[in-house]
Amino acid sequence: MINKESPHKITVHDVAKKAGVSTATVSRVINNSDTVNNDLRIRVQTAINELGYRPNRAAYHLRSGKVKRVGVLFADIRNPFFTSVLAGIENYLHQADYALILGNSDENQKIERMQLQAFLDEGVAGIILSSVVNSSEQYQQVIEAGIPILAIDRVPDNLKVDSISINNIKAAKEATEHLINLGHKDIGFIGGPERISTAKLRKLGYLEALEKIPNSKPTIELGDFAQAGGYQATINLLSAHKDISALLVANNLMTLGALEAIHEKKILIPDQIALVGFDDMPWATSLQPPLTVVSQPTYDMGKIAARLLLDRIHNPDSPIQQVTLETHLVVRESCGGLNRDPFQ
Amino acid sequence: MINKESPHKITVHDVAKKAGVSTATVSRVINNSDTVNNDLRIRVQTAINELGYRPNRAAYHLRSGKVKRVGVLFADIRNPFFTSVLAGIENYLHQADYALILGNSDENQKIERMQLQAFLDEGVAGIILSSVVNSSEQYQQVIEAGIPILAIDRVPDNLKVDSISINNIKAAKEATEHLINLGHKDIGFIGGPERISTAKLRKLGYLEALEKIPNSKPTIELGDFAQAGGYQATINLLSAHKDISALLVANNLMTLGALEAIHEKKILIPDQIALVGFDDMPWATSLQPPLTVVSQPTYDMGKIAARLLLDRIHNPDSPIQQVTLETHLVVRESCGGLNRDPFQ
DNA sequence: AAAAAAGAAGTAATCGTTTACACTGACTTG
DNA sequence: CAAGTCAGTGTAAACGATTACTTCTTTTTT
Repeated sequence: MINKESPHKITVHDVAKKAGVSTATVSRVINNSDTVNNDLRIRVQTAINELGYRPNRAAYHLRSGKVKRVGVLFADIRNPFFTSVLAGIENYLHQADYALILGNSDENQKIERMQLQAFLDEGVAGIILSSVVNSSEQYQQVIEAGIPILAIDRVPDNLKVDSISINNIKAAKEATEHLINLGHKDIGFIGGPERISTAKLRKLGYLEALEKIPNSKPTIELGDFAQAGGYQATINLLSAHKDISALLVANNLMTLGALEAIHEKKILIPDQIALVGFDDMPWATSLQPPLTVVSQPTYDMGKIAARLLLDRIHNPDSPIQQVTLETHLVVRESCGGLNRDPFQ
Repeated sequence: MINKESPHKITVHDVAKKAGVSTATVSRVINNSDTVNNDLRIRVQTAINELGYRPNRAAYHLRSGKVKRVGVLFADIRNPFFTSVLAGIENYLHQADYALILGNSDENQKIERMQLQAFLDEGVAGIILSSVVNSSEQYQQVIEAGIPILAIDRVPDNLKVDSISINNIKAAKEATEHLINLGHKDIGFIGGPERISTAKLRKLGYLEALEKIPNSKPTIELGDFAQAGGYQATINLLSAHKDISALLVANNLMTLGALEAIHEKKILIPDQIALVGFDDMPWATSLQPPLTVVSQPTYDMGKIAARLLLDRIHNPDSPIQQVTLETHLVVRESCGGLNRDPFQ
């Protein structure tokens, strides 16, 4: 039988008594604030070790007002893009001895607001957010509470907060140019909802690239950034535009949907259609042919996001930072490439 | 300029003053413990609403000893299997007004221990854990602290805690039998590390199924449950055993590695090799041919896990539960199937 | 109708820390 | 050498909730 009596939680008083000092001194040793005589410091430290004392964070939080805890709120935690970012965030926060509170807004504005409220209740030092909506009102309450927000991936354009994102326009533009250089003239684009900044910008990049070829007519179908939406958008696009010879898909889940559609229509990659996806996901190399993709530095993005947020927490008045990371095109075999003449 | 003066945090005292009652009464209304006169209750409620009062959780936690917070510690949060489970957990916890603290042990025993310690420091009401190691000592400290653990997916066999997992033996057995029924005699198996209970059990299921065919010789290669490991194991297996006509891969990331290997060796699916994977991941339907898989109810597994843990938290002395969920085989086209005679 | 029990609300102690303030003795300084 | 600093420590008051106890009122019981 396990003894259910709790073995008396060890508090700062126990440590103080054992070391023969006051609780104030113990606290000073722990937080190494002020200076404390070296002998005492050692006595306190050994007392802490011998007792296996661990400070109560709730009391610390209550008294000092400080928290070592940040909230991470994503629009879709099942999207492997966010998962990878999340892994980066987790890694950095853990090393900094911060706890990570996770929330999922499921692309739903109402849930997002509730989750933010929950973060405030729980008491977080800051929030990493991939926002669902482009309006700044949604975040007013958090900002008034003085909790810093770091916008990741999706950046509401009228919100003055730190942010980290990729150069979406350039990324889509480069991918499109790659297809143009391979000789494609009829390039389709499967985009996402306009309310999401990344979706809007990627479409812009596609359009910019297309402007360079004369008489080009953009062929765009918008999905919902999910697999089923990608499938449907691709079916629509391919049915309405038989002359399409290349396709750029603006996120990874929709790319999976596009693949389903392409296979269903028995169109061959890359011979009958060239395909470029977004995000270098684990499965990209397992496809036949392997997929050419716009690779985003997802893991690093997470690490940097966490670092930026902690910087902001420790330094609330420093100037706002908007970090943009570069993507790079990973050329595999889904565009053929090697057997076409790039200079034609 | 935003007024940086914090607008005086509203406490239970403010509410009490506004409603003309004592703080005790306010507390009673909030926690609707004891009975309180209906007039007062209403007065307090309206005061709360008008002031926009939200209780301070740190103070609540400190005084009452209760927490609405659970820790989730996974071995690999980048594995989409866990991601999906995580989404289920998140959904349930959020609805129950619990916060989710996330940790990633990265298949590393030392990190796992540190993360558990961090959970204890942070103060969680319970922990959902996919353990890295099969030894119960790793978890002694948590158990002694009286924090309930719920083992998910991987269940250390000498640890007496609630658990939820799938019937791994049966799952692998059914998948193998499917291949046998299709006429395959030389079926390879790509497994995972023996220290992981799921890996061990799936191998067992494979072996059990194989016993039914006379003169069968198991062909097994073990990987690390990651993509690169799956690739290498498959290369090894296919190189050493040219007669293999079917392959069962014991987890989703290794399946991606296996696909790379198979494509690299220019072996055709399903004509030259039949393939069955574990976990019905989004990309399974996007492959050509679509992949036959053992489908695990990942999302529900997460929801049930969260429910079981909260049950345990609210009812510490109820008997331990070991829940096993059934999988089902999703037959697609990666085993051919339709053009082979199952009765040959 | 007096005594006992129950019900409703308030008072103040408490949870485990940090920290403002007070105190001590030693060291500078003019 | 008196007075002013200063570094090092202790005392006790916070932080914002819950809750054991007390107090007062009302109801029940005999």
